[in-house]
Amino acid sequence: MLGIQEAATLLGVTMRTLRFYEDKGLIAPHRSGTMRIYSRREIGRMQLILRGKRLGFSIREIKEFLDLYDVDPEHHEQVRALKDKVAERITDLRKQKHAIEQTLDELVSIERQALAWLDGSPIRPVDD
DNA sequence: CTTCTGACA
DNA sequence: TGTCAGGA
Repeated sequence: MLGIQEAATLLGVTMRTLRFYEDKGLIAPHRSGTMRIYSRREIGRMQLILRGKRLGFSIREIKEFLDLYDVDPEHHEQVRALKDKVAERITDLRKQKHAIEQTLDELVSIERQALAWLDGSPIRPVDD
């Protein structure tokens, strides 16, 4: 059982972050009076939350997944839901990747034109 | 001195 | 999320 400061340090986040996720309903630490107590469960859930965040999932998506973790002890729906979300995420990232590559090609093209112009022009636009 | 809630940036 | 206020 850890206090908020200890839990935050262990997880590599701030106390604010822990309170924030609690506010969003992703974790529900026990209370010792008004003080929050973080048990193994909250720590574990937080690690899953942080990983989900790293992978680009929204707090809502992470919450939905976590909620299933409680309702279905054997984790059947979870795996299926997770599979769909992951596939969705992969599709989304590939789409973004494509967009980035397109933008990159365009920028490189402009760069080439600019360099060509500088090489072929007797007088350059700026004097550096 | 640490934590809590709520508000604002 | 950071930070500050005002209490406990």
